[in-house]
Amino acid sequence: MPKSDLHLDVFLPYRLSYLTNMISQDLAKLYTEKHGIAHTEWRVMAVLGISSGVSAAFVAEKTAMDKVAVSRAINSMIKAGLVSREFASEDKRRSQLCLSEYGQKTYENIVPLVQAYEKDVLESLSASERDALDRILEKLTRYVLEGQP
Amino acid sequence: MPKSDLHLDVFLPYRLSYLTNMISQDLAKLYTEKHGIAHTEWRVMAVLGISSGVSAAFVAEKTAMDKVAVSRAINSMIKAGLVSREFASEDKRRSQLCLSEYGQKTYENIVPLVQAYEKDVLESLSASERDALDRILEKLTRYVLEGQP
DNA sequence: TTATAATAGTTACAATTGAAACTAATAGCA
DNA sequence: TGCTATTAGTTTCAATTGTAACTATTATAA
Repeated sequence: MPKSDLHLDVFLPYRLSYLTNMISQDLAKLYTEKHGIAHTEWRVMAVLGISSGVSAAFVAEKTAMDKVAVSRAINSMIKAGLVSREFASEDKRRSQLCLSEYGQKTYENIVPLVQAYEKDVLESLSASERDALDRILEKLTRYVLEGQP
Repeated sequence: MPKSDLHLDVFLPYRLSYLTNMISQDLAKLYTEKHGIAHTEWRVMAVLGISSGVSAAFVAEKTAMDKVAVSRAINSMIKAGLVSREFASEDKRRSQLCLSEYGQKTYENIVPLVQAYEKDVLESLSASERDALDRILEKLTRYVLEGQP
């Protein structure tokens, strides 16, 4: 075996990625199995649940998805009756997206599930660890956002 | 705007996923732009850099990729001259994978780059925050792995 | 032994995704 | 005004990925 230096089990990006994938998969079960919502659709829904009447570009920015993916998710959600769309009267290019009544209902079914999941996960930490995690994520995210100009 | 409860910017899975994606993209630049290594290939390479002579199944397990993805990555890496493959004499199904000399060289070029990146990121934290992060990731990962039986 | 099952890996085809070109509408400004 | 540039979103086509079926080899056990 050639010797080497990169030990994955202590390498931060690997550990983060591993944990994140596990969590994402667990969450996906909650909205996919019960409600048939795809991953991209859930991301869109999570934004529209809070911000109604926004444009596709706004959704793209919030979700960090690209505009093509957002366009596709939204069109499939409109077909499924989850989302309604109008176009702004003062700028007919800009869409104004809302959850439909059905979409809102679905959203309100899913939110407690994912929140309960988050709560469970966080309760495996002590209160001070939760505080630390909050601060650490904040710092790392800010650093990574700014760090590569 | 309909009121709702799920605020993404304090929702752990969202924050984790956001940070992880940023970091993955930064890392991808390091091995893609300079060395033309695709993401899946890098994951395979990271395993073979440490463990030589292992099977594709072993790589799949370590990387949490599925066997099809591993098969494709390995075949493309063989074509590119990065990996060599033999089959075990005692079980002709099982492959024995190694980085080629060229693959090993490439690996040794990439490792310092990704480690420097990790170091930079971690230095945005204090020493005690780094300790905390280590412990927290450990706990969360263990919990998430076991927590959903 | 010889059928049956299990395992390692590959192939084939379908679904997802991504990049680039495109359409439609608006903005900027000569 | 009218020409050009920008912006929002969609379509198209290629690349990536995922699922299921397949081949080849080895293990099990009647």
